[in-house]
Amino acid sequence: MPELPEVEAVCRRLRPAVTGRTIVEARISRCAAPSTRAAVEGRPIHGVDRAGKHILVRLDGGVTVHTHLRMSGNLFAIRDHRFASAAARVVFALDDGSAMVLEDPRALARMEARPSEAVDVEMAKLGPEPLSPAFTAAWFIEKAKESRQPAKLFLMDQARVAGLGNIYAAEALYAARVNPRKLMQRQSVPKLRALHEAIVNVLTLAVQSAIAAYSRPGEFAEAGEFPCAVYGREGEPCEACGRRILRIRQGGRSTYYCPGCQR
DNA sequence: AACACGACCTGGTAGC
DNA sequence: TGCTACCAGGTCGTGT
Repeated sequence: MPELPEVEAVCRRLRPAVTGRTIVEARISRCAAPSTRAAVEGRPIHGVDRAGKHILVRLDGGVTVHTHLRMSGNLFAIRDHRFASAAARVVFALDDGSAMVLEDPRALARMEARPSEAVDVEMAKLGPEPLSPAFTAAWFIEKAKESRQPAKLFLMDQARVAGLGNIYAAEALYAARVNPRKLMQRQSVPKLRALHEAIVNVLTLAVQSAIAAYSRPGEFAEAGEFPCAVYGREGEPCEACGRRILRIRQGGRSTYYCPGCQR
């Protein structure tokens, strides 16, 4: 499920709730190796970072709990560790009686405690954070011109732009009027500039939407708060030109786009 | 290098 | 109601 905006919202809510607390007990049913327990018990939490769609809970002693929510995972704090739902895959009981909980109905999420250095080396392989100054139009255009990938697959590649997923890639392509199948190399520079700008704009708005959707505790940030123009709208008329939104298959995933606007 | 596809998992929903 | 088929925000490994 979660793309960068939802993961950012998860981190912002989690950070104040768990920072400074100590993990007193870890209960693991799935999604994390049983050995994780010994690696985290007794360790204080000193921060929560995000890299792309990855959540990094920093513990004392150079240990990082690296979590990826994949399709349906959610990570949040609850007031009382005894109230963790039956759907919880991992519960870290904290020293004030609260808990950090990983839920995931599909159990595709992954959590692992590892040396921070090793985790950081892995995160360094991701592309720049699209909402940071490192994500410049010049850099984006340079990488695009080197790539023969279709635009949609390029945007989904975490080594190119960290954190874009199926929904916001489609929305950014629509906003920039870029055809998802057209090869990056063959896009004009103005189109690439527009796409770069669209990525930043879409993600900025989506972060705000995800944070708003996360206002209630335990709530899962759905992209539903974000006004999707094409994603999930197969067969509906494009709000700009009236042509019907199409759904095609790319890289095994659905891509939604407007055949009128995105040429 | 680039792409397709299956695997990993469960739950929701559309259609019959 | 019950069954089937397909869909889902992600990533990895394998094969062409």
